Amino acid sequence: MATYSPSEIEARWQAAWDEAGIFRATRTGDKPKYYVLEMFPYPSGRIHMGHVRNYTMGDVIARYKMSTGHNVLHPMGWDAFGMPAENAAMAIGGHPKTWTYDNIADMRGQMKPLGLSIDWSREFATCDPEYYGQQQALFLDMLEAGLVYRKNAQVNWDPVDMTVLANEQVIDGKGWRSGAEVERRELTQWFFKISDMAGELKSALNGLDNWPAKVRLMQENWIGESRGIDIPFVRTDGDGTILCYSTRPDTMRGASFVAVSPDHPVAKALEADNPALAAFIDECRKMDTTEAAMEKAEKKGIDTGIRVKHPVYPDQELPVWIGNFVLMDYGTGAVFGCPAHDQRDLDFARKYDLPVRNAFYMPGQEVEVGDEALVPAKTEKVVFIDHFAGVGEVTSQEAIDATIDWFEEHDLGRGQMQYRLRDWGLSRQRYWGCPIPVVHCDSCGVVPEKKENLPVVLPDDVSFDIPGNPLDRHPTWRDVPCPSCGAAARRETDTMDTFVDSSWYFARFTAPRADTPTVAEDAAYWMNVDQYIGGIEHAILHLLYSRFFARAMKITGHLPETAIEPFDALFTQGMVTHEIYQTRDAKGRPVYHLPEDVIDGKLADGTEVEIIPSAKMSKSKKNVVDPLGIIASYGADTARWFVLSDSPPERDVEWTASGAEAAFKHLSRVWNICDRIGQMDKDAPGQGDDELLRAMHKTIHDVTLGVESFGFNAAIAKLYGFTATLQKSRASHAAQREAVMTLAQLMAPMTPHLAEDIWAHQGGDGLVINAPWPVADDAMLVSDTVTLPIQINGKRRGELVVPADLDKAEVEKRALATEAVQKALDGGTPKKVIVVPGRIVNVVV
RNA sequence: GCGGGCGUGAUGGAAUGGUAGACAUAUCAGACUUAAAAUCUGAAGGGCGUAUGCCCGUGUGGGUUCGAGUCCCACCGCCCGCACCA
Repeated sequence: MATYSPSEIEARWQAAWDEAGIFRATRTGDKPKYYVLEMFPYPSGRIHMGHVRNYTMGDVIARYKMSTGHNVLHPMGWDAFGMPAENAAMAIGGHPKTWTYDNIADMRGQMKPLGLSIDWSREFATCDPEYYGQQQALFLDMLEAGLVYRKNAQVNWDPVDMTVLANEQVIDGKGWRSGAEVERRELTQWFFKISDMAGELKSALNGLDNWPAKVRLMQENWIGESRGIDIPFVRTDGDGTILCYSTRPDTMRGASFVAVSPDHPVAKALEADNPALAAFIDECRKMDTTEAAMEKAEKKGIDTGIRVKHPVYPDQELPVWIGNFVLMDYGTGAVFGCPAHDQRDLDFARKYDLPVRNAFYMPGQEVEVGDEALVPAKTEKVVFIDHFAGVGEVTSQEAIDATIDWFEEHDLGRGQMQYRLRDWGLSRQRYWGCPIPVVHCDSCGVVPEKKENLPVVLPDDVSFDIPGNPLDRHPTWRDVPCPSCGAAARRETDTMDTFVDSSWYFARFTAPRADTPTVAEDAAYWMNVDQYIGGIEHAILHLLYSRFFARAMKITGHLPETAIEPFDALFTQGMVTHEIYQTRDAKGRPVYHLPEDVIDGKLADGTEVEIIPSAKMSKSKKNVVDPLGIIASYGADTARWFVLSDSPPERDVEWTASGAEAAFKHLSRVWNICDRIGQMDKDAPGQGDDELLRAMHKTIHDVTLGVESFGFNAAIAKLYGFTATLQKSRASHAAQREAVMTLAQLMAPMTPHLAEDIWAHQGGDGLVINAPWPVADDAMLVSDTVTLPIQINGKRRGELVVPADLDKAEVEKRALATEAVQKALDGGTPKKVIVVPGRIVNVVV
């Protein structure tokens, strides 16, 4: 008897699909289009199980949609710019370009055996000049439309390596290579005006019904809308005002100090002739710039000596401090502190001996604040002392509105809608990225490159043996004539954040070879992405930036109005995890071992390993399983089947050797069933045809529902069940053949090669991927009788078999007549009887 | 610190507010075999019991409901994100 041989089957069917060219997408009018996209990979050089899971999910959707009569676009590309290529160049030599393109070739070669339904003719990498040149054109259009501007911003500066560091390159406040204390330094950088669209980006989230609620919530919180007020505080030295932003003007009475950011103009003005203050500001500049670090850091400050008047009680003077906790980027970079109603302000006030005054009390408890700030929920009613915040018991929410109105009436401040969302800084002081296409000219200033000169191509002759950006020290590339006046000028040597590359690639896939960023007809036809699939780690930045770009591309005429929300449906999948195997070396340090080196909890030399619970697969912990190895021993279908089978797709899935083997055994079983049916006498009569076909239609129904709702694991469980039914079936050849061919169709999105083989083996017409998806016959789904569980007081006490269409009253009558209910009633009458037709009967006694 | 998520047998997990533990792994038993592997059949949340059955059970404590793994509140634990990683 022949056996299941995936390597032979898979190569054969991949060749057949290639030859038929069925994955090549072209615009047609006779079918509805469907665009399915998985987040494109960074070409690290090796595919991992996370990729397999991500692309398999997309492939299931793509193949299912093909079978249900859609014109499917399913492209693939490479997010190819970024630091790892430069790091590799520095660590092992070589050129980022060579490294990247070699990796792409390797990964493409590793991906193809998976049998994905990808239109490879549309493939591109973001580091192709054809791609980033169009990105430069987009940038120039956005510049013209006022969507890009320059301003000063902070960066992490490594004083030894003389280079800008990414947050991830800063470890405990030190540069990862040099170990030097990292400083903050100010550079003039390019920004996208995403904050202008904050309100719109937030309100449009409501329309994204097919996005996970948690992603919408995360974006909403990230954008962070709050209504507050800008209040000018008049300086007693006659030197103008300091504008403070507050979301809690109702606590105005308790204001006891003003704090400005170390980067605030007031702080900067004092720095020159106040050494103590300069030292403090210097210390602040050494702080980690991440939000998490800022929040955790101890709150410190220094008195500037400047005094301002309280805007409502001008006879009160408030000191102006510089606080390390005040962010220059949020609001006005200056706040007033109200220690009584903010724990952080209270800690600060106690530390520096500043006054604490209540703005309100809890009703009936007129006590001044001690060590704990009085911070009731904004919806709780309190008693305000100030007249402008409200009289009697009001909530803080009401008081805030009343206060803003009062301040506006008396011309003391202006209400402001403030967003947490900051503008998107896109400048990177690195080589391996898309060059920003502008030229700096001494007489003309910042001059956009002419479009006919695009792409501004990265020079190849660079080296990474000297710290810093190679573009900065590349005179023949850097020094160019001004596009405007022709005088000697310099190119911008900063490149773009790689998030820019990934913010519009989905649109480029609709016309990947065009000599404009997009083509109107193609974009109109293929956009939007009907189903986008990727990791939850991109829930905020990548998706928000893409939403911004889609709007910017609409404004600049590169996308239609209908595409400003580019992803109709989003699915965020979980990670692939694995146990970690650890031993200790002589010094007690952990040593990790690859799964293939561990057999029955032991190494080859017999050493027991400690098993640490599953975690995300990572090279450093060595808990990785190489997809290529799995494909070599079990085939791609097994790998695909397993990553879909065990866990719901949005959650993590644990890779286990036994699970992978079980998947392989199951596919072998299906193949053997097909083989057995193929050898049956074609006219063989049998018994149980009806049961088998009913089970088949139930399975069609359940699997279809599962695939459509991303319930792949549940769909697979149903397929296991149906396979067992088929295996035991004694039905006629005709019924069994129909059953196994339907099984093949239902499995085709997940295990496409095996499905094609079964289909062909049973003499199916053409390719299974071109066969229409089976439809469940409703008549075969309903049975004549149903078994209803009977509950007494919510606990299951028996069951009742009744005709499916029996009316409620009769069901109730029969339920009450059952032995279990009679026993429970003990001659009495039930308090209440609930009959849920087709589901349950509950008797309350 | 802020924001988000998760918590169910030995394990991964299933369950439109309606029979908790589908399906799979590991385990045990049986069939086949000289034997093993492979394959097939079956058992199985915990406790008591010969059994019909009864009690307990979805992180902890409350609440809503005829009925809660599911909804609400509080707590505990774990995981993820925090703007220059992709």
